[in-house]
Amino acid sequence: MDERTQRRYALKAEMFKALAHPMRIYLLDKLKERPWCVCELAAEAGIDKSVASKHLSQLKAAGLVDDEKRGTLVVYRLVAPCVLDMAACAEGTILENRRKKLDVVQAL
Amino acid sequence: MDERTQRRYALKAEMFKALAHPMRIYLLDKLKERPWCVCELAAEAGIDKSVASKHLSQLKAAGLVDDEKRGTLVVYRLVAPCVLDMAACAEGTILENRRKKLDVVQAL
DNA sequence: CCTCTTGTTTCTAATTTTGGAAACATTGCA
DNA sequence: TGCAATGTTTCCAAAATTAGAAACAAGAGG
Repeated sequence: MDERTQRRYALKAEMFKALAHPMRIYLLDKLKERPWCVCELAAEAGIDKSVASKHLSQLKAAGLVDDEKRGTLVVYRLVAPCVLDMAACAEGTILENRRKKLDVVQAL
Repeated sequence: MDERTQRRYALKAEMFKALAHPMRIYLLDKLKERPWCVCELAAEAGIDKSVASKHLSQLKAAGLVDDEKRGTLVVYRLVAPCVLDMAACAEGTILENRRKKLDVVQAL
């Protein structure tokens, strides 16, 4: 595998890594409703603002969200269009496969 | 957030975690072509068979691939329909956002 | 200027993930 | 039965991730 191809796989993995945490998916779900500032999200999620800030920073680095300063607030908003479909697909796939496995077990 | 909702987010995160590694995305890409046995994939990827086995095991646990024994071989095949679209979406989204950022930088 | 609010960064400890080697299990075949 | 090939599991050390506390930065308003 050449270096360029390797970078492409690393790039894709980076995006999935950004989604590989329950809290970050929760935050994306909230940002789907409307833009939120960090303090609001932290309170809503029941986590420390530094933790929320770091999660949001990861999502931003992956290009999934963007932020904008408004006075002392930093407002985050969703920018990636297909992310939520991906999350829905993820859940659907897992549940579907689990059901299939259960069917197999029951058929034995 | 109630416990059930929390489990749903954890479930989604589990799936993304399975995708959050360059090698595993590479393996999925190979399995998109056709079913492969572990030794073939390990040789193709240039990694130890135990490492390949463990990566494939993670993908199977996430319901993304399935395996079948054929003599001494274990053949893995792709089962999740939307995974590859997700990977393509991931790459597209990242590249698009990077381009946007570059445009912003150039516009300054 | 001082203080409060909001966010980010830094530091640390705990947890998780990873790769490689070795041991082990299973199957096919001479 | 003995042996080779294939996969999985186990063990270990290195690397990465995470949460929380504390320090730090930036702006708003008196």
